[in-house]
Amino acid sequence: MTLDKTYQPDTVEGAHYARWEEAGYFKCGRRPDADPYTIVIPPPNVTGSLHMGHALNNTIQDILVRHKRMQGRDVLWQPGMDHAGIATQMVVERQLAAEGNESRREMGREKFIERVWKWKGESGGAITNQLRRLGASCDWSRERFTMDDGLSKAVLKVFVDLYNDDLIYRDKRLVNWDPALETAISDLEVQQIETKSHMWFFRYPVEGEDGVFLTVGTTRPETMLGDSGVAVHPDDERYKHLVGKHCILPLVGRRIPIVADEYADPEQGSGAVKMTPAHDFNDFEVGKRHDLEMINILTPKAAINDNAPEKYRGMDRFEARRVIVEDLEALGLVEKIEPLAHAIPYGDRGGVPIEPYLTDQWYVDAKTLAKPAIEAVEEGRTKFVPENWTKTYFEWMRNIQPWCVSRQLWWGHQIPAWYGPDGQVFVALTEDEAQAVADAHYGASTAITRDEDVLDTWFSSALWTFSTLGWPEETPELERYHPTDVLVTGFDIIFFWVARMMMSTLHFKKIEPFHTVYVHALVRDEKGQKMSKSKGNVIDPLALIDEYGADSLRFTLTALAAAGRDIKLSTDRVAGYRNFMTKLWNAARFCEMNGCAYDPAFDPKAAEATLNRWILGEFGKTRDAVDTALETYRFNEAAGAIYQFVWGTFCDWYLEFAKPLFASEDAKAAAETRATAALVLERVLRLMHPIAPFITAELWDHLKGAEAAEAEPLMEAQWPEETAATMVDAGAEAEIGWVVRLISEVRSVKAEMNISPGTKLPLVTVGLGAQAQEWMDRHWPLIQSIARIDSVETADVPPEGSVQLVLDEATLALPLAGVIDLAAEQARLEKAIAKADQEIGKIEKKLSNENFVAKAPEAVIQENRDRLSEEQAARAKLSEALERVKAVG
RNA sequence: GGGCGCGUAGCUCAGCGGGAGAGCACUGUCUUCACACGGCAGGGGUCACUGGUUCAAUCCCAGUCGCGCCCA
Repeated sequence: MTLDKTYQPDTVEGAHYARWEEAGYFKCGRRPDADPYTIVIPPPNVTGSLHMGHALNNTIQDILVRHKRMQGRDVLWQPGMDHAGIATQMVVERQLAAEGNESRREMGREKFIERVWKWKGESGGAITNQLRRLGASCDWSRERFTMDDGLSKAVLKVFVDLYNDDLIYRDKRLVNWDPALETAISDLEVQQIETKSHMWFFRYPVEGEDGVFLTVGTTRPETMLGDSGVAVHPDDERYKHLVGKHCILPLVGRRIPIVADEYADPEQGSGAVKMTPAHDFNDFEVGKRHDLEMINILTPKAAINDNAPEKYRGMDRFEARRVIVEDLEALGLVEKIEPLAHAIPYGDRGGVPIEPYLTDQWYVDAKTLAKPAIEAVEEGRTKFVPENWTKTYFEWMRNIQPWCVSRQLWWGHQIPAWYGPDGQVFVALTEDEAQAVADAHYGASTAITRDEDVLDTWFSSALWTFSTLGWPEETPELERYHPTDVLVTGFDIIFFWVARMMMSTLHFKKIEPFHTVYVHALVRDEKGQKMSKSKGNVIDPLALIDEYGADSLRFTLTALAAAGRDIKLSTDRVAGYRNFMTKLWNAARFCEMNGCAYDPAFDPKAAEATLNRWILGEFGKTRDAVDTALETYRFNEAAGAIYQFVWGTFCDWYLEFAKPLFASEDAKAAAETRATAALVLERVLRLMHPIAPFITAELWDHLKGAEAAEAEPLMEAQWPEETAATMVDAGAEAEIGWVVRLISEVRSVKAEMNISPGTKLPLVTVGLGAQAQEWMDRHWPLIQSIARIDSVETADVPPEGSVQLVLDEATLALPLAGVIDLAAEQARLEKAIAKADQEIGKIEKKLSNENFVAKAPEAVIQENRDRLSEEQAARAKLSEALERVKAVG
């Protein structure tokens, strides 16, 4: 069956993937004697769908695991998803609302959780099929979900153990409270959004000093209802005399102390700051120092609560803001209102401003856990690639805050803590255990109630490298595949995830979860902007796969994945690499049409023809380059080396050279060339398979034939063994290099002289060396057909009126008396001479520098001397050629 | 304010101590029997600026200017 003219990815990708998966090629454990190689997928969110970040992230992982499989390793690429507490709960709640169903609270916890599971079964996890479209060779038979029984067991055990080690505790602190979702969220889930607002300046009357006011500035007027003090700087002469006195809080009437604290900045505003310890992180600290009252004035929905004067109760925070400003204005207590642009904290899920809110929450003592995690990186047991991300990691780890792990949600791992009637906490794996402990504690059977809250999703994904392998059970998989090798991720979750995996794994497994963290770039749009739904600049990877094929997308992302730089993706690039796929396809088609059958018995080392020895050497060099690039995570270099070899070397030169050979009467050479072409193509398919698995598999099947392809599918094939060391033949390199240069020169001259490329010309050589003469003779069939030369002869002097070009020691002439434009030829030669002069000048200057000759390495000096004499020789010949042209003209 | 990074061909970017590179775009040319998603040839760059180190700097160091991102 002959290949079509173009490759149609959509007709073959699905079938290949299905076959791989059915055959079980993705499964770990198939090579029990081999070294394991493990990567865990950064678990996508169960509500998520594939975006460009995923496409890049998973392409890189797939390249690594496919490469390692071909190298013979026992590979586990562990897939799975996380349960995304907030996001999932939001999706299902929205669905309930849309269906006109009873709300979460109306239906109750148990029914709601059931409903979430139902949703997960029906529409959760769409992303796993999208990863299949991309070609991701995960071991799907081992897919895990953070809410699975096993993983949930791990979460409970971790919580209980950390509690027993005093590394988890309950505390009343300010948290970032999301009033839309009514839950605490992590610092990392808060986004600062630059917003136009105002700074309001209020005058607080000082008690017992008629007509004396302290002016305070605030961006959140409504918080004044919770003020319990005013702070001034201890050295601020304006206010020194007021310290120790009190203000009377307007609208509320509360008597609040004026305290001296360095937090108050005399340069800022009036220099006096109102203190709302229950609703501001800085005020909270100041409040603790001065024993100020913590007055919570907000409900969980951020309406004003009953701790405020009756008038404001029940008002939404923004409504209250408006009314309070009005009321203060009416009292003449608003000094001024200034416009102000500042950053307001928003919850990244709820989409409304968060409020610092005083609540009881569970905290992990991250500072203690961070210590070994910092050391692991300091001591090089875990490395970041590119290396500069270590700084970011250290920066965060060394300033780590207590990690608030409780969330006021229902979907997630419910905290295994129970409370007795007096609030005493009992933490245990099961309710029975907790009950037993409680009964013992109280000396009588006592009712206990479980903590309502669930754990932060990241608490469970922090255990991902070992919980997915069966921990806390001591499974054979855990024994074999942990620790993992590499973690591939974007820098945006170094804090969220990497750091927490390091902490959890080091604490529970006493070993680092991975030896390398490869941090890849962010994929941006072609203008360099972050892709986001609201900007409408999202490029959907699935749409690109539909249009160009998965391999084109993968190759594009790989080629652009230079370390430490963001990727600006445009569809032009994808189209360009689609063209590359077509090029490869047509090279294979050409081989097929010329009877290049793959012969397993053919030994490339035994190839005799120079051309074949040359291409095999070039392949060996490419293989080494790709290997090195992949080992060092320089994916763009791997893609570049393959692209250059396939297009620039194999197609542009080797196959062109093979054309005349296929038609040659030398049957032996023709047969060897056919075998070599097939072999190189076969090896290219292997080399390229990690990056472009589909097209390579399709071509492999064609090249090998059904039977052989079934016996050894490409996915199961070994990485090519031909290296530069075993395959490069320096003689062949020089020889073919000379032929390539000759042909390029002739073609270039023809184009410049406006001679149609098809015109056949005679060639006259002057001063051709013995070696070059031998090369000329040997490759005459190639030269005459590709350079379009119809005869070659030797002369002492180039014929009058010919176009002349210089190739090493020789001058080559294309006699065109009467046809060529002498002026154009003269200009061409003058330009070449000028270029040579420029080079000669540069090198001479270098060599005439005493210090250079004295201090530079001998090799560098010699190289310059060689180049100088080459340039000088070429210049001399060009100069002679110019004289001859001038003589005719 | 702290940290990270970037200014190289029209665009997107590699290279990072010894001869300025790629892809795309552009120009010319070719419907040559694998491929026009192609072939061949070509034009295009004081490697941001200023100093310094060095025999030698696009590359190392310092500073200046411009632009990103992350954390306060």
